[in-house]
Amino acid sequence: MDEEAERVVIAKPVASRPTCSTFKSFSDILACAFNTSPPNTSSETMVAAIRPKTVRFKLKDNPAPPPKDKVSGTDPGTATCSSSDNLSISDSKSTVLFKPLAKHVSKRTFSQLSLMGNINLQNHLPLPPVKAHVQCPNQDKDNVKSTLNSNLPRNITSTVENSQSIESSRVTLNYSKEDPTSRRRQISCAQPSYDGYNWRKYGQKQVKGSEYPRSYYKCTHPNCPVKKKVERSLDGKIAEIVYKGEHNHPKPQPLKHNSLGTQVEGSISNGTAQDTNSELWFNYLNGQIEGCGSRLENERTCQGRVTQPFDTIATREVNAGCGISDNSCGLSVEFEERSKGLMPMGDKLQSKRRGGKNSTNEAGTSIEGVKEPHTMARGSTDIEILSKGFRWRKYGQKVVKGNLYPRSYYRCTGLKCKARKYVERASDDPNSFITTYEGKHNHGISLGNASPVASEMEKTNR
DNA sequence: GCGCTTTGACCCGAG
DNA sequence: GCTCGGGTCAAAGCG
Repeated sequence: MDEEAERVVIAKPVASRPTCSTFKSFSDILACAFNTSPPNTSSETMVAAIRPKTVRFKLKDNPAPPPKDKVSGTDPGTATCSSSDNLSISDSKSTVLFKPLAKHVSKRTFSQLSLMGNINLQNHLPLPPVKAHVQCPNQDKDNVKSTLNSNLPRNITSTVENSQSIESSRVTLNYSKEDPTSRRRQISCAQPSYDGYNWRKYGQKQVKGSEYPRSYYKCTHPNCPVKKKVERSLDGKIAEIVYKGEHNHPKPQPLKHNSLGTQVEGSISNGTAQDTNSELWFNYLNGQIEGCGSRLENERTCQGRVTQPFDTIATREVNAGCGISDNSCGLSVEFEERSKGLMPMGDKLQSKRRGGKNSTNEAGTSIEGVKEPHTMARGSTDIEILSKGFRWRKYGQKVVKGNLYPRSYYRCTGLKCKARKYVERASDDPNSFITTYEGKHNHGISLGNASPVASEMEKTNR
């Protein structure tokens, strides 16, 4: 009884949240999050409060904390644990809290954020103006947007949106403060995502392994079977997108939404499009390299997880908190890699090792990278990196048409592991990378076995 | 009233 | 056969 009562009470505040008073802690937390300082305590409290499922509806209204409630409700243990774990990780905690909040950020939010003086999104922003949608629909995206946008000039904003996930976490935070109201509606319009397609969210669920909710989207095109799952990292910063199926239609004209001022896909990463290409490529590679192009296809799930870059921040957080290793943390590791330029380093190293062979690799590293379109060096396995607890070996690099930067292909070194991924620069910012995953690991994390290089990298990162 | 998100509940497959 | 967990459904709510 007492507990419930308490819960209720707590929840109420949340509901009223708009006032901000409640959020103070949040805001602080958020601020901390941004700053990398973790508001553990407060966050924890928040979490606890949030847990009660009952509150759920309120949550809607109040973007605040609760989204996770459900989750927690479902898996109190898990949720709690995770949250708690996260808590340990300062940033992550904050993240957790925010997740719930995270929903859609409106322009307002952006503006507010900007006022808040958010972070250095700009750093990330460097992305070329891609498709920007004034509003981005996906929650994740929204989150991202908000954050990003805050500081950014309009263009940037658009960019951000595109990149969407990229800095989601921060955004999320903002969210809380922001606007409960705005959050939702932004979505109202179908949302073209950075990938150029329109998606409709049809579900969200907390996956036990991760602390952030996973959102399910379907392509809004009539008969298009394509679906995608969007996950946010601990921080909520990074979003991972897993695509299933292939679009049986051309991209919707970006124009629709673009009219808003977005431009469409640009060079960079169009999520889907790119993914599509990448998928094809992957298949190709798989076939070439392993002779089984079918693998991925078998699952039909082309699973491309797109981790969005902007690691700087991510890195910070990561560093702050996680030491590693769980899957969740794993992300952080990866980020670290990227942020620190490890990936690129890898490329460089690789190139060095390979000598002239992969000169292209450097491209990956260097901005100019696009030297040899559609060229990819394969076979060299010299470079191994440790990411997300898995060891990856670079097996090729290529410049995909439409992309400014070369894409480096990696495959998990695990025996018969089908997991693949490719990394490419997301923008001029050397620290910005987009990692797309395909296939699943058929084994657990293989920490510790990373090649010396990888190990070094990690150390360095840390 | 429309379109979309949210979210609890349900379904189904894997272990 | 049971349990767990992921994915999907569909009612409810919101602008």
